[in-house]
Amino acid sequence: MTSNKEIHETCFMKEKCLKYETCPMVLVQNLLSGKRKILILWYLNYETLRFNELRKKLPDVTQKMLTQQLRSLEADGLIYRNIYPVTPPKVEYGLTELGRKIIPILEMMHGFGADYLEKAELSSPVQEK
Amino acid sequence: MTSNKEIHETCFMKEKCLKYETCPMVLVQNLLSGKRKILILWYLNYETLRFNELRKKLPDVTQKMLTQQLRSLEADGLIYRNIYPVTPPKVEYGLTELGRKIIPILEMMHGFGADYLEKAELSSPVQEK
DNA sequence: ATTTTAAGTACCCTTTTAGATACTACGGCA
DNA sequence: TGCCGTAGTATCTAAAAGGGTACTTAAAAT
Repeated sequence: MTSNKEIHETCFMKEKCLKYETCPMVLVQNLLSGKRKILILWYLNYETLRFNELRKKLPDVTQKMLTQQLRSLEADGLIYRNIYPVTPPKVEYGLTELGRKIIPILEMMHGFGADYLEKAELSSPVQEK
Repeated sequence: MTSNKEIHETCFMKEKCLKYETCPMVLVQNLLSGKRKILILWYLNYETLRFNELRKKLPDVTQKMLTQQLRSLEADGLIYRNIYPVTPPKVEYGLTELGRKIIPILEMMHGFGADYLEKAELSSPVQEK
């Protein structure tokens, strides 16, 4: 069993982490916390997609919400938006270099989450939103 | 520059990830998304703390909110709550084994977030909540 | 002349989350 | 006898996030 101390030493805690407003972890959480943002990044990690292609993959997201999330991800520099000046419009979304760098975090979250679910199945059901 | 394909191959994507409700990453996001939860876990990674000790470290959190977050973290199995039957009451909070396992994710988020902030300082300011 | 298509906006309403304030129980202490 | 400290509840209000429906634009197809 690992001691708190051991873990503590691998932890690169800094002053700014202790203030919620300047904490880099909290920032990342904010980057990812819009509804379906994780899934959008996950899909775009496979291939660039057009607006309606994404929409088909996320059938429970309204057009408005998808636009909102995409705009937010773009503003945060995680995805790019490429407009082809044609009619009807063609708009292509993909991960930026920065966006690709956040994928390993999602993978790690996936690893923990999958473990967690396995254990949860053995005991009580997990609260989901 | 890493290609999408390379990253894709390191990605252990599974069916369940493609449905928002059953996605382990989304689960982890939910585990961490209550306000100040990250910070609470971060503090408890150092040492166990009593309710009012935590409160002093989080001066902008009301008693109610702190209780709420602690209850939620406890229900999710990330922290434990140890009640000493004395008066005035003494209640001690600490990370469970599971809670300690989520810390590396926070560290990784910290790493990305810190990088991100460095770059953001050079260009436009980041949207924070 | 009307319909279709892609990629949106605009406007309004509901739900969720968070914050403010006040109150409680219990025993020890002055 | 009444106040202090710990660890809370309870209640109400405000702000943020999310959802539903309708409208837009411009060219090409029917």
